[in-house]
Amino acid sequence: MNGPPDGPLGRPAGGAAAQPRGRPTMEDVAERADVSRALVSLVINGSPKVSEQKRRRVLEAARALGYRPNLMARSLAQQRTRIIGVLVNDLRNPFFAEVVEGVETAAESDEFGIVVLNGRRDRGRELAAVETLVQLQVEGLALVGTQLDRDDLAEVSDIVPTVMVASDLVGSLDHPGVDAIVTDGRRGAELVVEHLVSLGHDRILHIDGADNASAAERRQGYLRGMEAAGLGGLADVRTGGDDEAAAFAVIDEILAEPTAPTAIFAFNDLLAAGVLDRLDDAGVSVPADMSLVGFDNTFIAALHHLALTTVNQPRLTMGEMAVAALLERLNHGRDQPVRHTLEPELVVRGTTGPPPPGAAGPGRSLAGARSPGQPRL
Amino acid sequence: MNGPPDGPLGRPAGGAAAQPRGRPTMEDVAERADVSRALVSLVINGSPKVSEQKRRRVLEAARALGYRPNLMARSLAQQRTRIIGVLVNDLRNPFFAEVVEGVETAAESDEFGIVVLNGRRDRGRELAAVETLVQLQVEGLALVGTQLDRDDLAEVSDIVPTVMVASDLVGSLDHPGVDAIVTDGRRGAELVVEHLVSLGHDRILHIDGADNASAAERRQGYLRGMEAAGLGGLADVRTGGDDEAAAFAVIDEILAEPTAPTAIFAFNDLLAAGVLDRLDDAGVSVPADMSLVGFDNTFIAALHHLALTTVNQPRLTMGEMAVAALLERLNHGRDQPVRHTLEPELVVRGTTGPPPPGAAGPGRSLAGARSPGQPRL
DNA sequence: GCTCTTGATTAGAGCGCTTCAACACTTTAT
DNA sequence: ATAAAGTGTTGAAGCGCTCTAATCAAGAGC
Repeated sequence: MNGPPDGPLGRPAGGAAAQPRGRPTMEDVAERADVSRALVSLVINGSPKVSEQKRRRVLEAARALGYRPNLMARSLAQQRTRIIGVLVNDLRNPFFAEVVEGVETAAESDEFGIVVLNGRRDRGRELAAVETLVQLQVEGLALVGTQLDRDDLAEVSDIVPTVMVASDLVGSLDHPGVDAIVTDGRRGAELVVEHLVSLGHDRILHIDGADNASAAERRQGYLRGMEAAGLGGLADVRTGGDDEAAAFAVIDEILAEPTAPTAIFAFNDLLAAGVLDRLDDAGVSVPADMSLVGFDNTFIAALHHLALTTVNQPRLTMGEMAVAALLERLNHGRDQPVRHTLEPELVVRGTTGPPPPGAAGPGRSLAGARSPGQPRL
Repeated sequence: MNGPPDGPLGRPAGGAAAQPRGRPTMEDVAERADVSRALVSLVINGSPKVSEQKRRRVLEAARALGYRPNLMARSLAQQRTRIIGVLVNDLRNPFFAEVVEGVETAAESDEFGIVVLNGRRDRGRELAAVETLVQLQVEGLALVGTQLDRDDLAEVSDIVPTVMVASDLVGSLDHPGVDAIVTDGRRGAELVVEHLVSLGHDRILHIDGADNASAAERRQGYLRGMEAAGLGGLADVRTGGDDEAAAFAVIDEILAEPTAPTAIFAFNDLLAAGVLDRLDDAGVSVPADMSLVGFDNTFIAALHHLALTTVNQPRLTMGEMAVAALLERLNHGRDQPVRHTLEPELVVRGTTGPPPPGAAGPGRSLAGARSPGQPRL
């Protein structure tokens, strides 16, 4: 049999036995091809200054041994990793998953790899993950929807170019190492309010994203929108969250109150889906009795059976822009922070309509209004 | 203003002044604490055989310099990475995202990190990703729903312990390096058929997952289930895919045919959601005119407005078991392949019901049956 | 003949870390 | 006293790779 020449530890080839611990190294390839280690390196990296003959010999040897370069060693020697670290707030949220795809696409075309870590909505985990990525020597850091604040990032961002995507740092402008790619959440929220107002709603309630990174902005936009419509007095914000479950308690609470809103603006699509479920349980029909709007325009919103009116964010583009921002720093040495704010877009579907007749004025209650299960449309 | 990592204190004398790229190394810490590099290493790794005094000195120096260990260098020296590589078929599918969470949870509690790569349904990308992970020197490889076949993995699996999750290798038994954690797709499909039959359906159609890794198994289960119910002659499989879009053409096709089924079993929830949408467009009401079943029990299925009858797979458990399998090989040197088959569970929701009256026998057509938009329930 | 080029190959010095053997120093047993 | 057995610390040899500068082999030029 052929096989790798035994190293110091002896690594018989082909046989079933053997320590699988010793993978073939460049040294092994060099020996087998009877050339120097340096030459092997040149061949592996596709250098043009290698004779065709040796190149063939080396490649042949590498193939025969099943040689695979050790990325750790390579990065160490090269002093660069060509890896972009991506930290995601929550991979289960399809919105973030798609932003990540954008990042990945762009990174790929620039010959960068990405490493994805999942924060799972836990700020402590996020912090730990950033640390891991930095230690991994990533060349850029993309934080997708994370809840980290300025202090968390102060140190990190002067070590490695950092970009926040889909969520922003309060006052990040002071921090020269942090870029931001966001959709204008304030504007998005305003669009929602404007839409609802134009349909005739006035008691519009907002269930916010609690401590989620984008929550404050959307809340602000909501409030501003209400003011602008002369409805400042009717503004009502409840604490929600960023998934379906968070909606339940709030909806129960709202429905138990004497004066119910005629429209609900939920922090995001996931939350809106939960709201929809709960309203359904309670027999409140959407949009006949209650209009509902989400945010993000995930594929869930597009499902005909939800047909959720929502606000679109260009996720893929955001991911791609994030990489572009990092590369500008990496390749062109930009050291001024940059912030790109993309325009949100209202997507009107089936969960919004005019308020129910007779809903004008105070005193309307929905408690126990109807039997459950009435669908919309 | 900002400047290179000049820190609270300048870098110790010796090197060139303030190289922007130079993060502090162990050497720097050693120098500042006036000890050897080896001692610093011991401190960083929490060795008990270091005097309290020096330990403090070292930690202080490390903090002052903002020292962070270089994982690449460490892994290289240590000859291990403590990283598990995870390759996912498609991160956008919430089912896979949750399996990954399971993997992550388990890995975390065993002090392993994970690196997630996204195959994005592209077999070529999957292949490349595996290669990357191997080169990254991951100590274990978890393939979640990938489409890779035995040949693709033959080489890799004797380099690094490999486990397939939620999809299986045809004949993986021959390959001693590959474990498998799967839900019995055949059984799951049978459950679906049994359920539909018990409701009175006979013309049950299956829209499969095309070349998706789990498609064959579920198809088989469907066929077997139909046979078992004495409906072998009515079995009808159409080529679908694994997302909403794949459903459209098939549904149009089916509805145009003279004999429509009374129930559809879709490859997974995403596909089922697409089917539901299209049926809706066509004015076919579910489950009144047509019953529908998905697979995976993703959160989408649970949304009340879909209320999709589906088959549950214990995703988190699957992820955790995958890590367990890898660790058995890693820590206890198991070298026999293992395959765990979990039991699927039928989750009955609102998309299945008895077939419409008068649907028995051939010749029924749904083409242009009704006006669109009729909701279920 | 000799030097100059040019091109292909290699020796060897790191990259930042771990780890093992060796080394001072105690402290304890004899 | 001396040997034996700890403690805490360090020097130095790698881990697998890259990359610069040096070496070597052939022509080309005169």
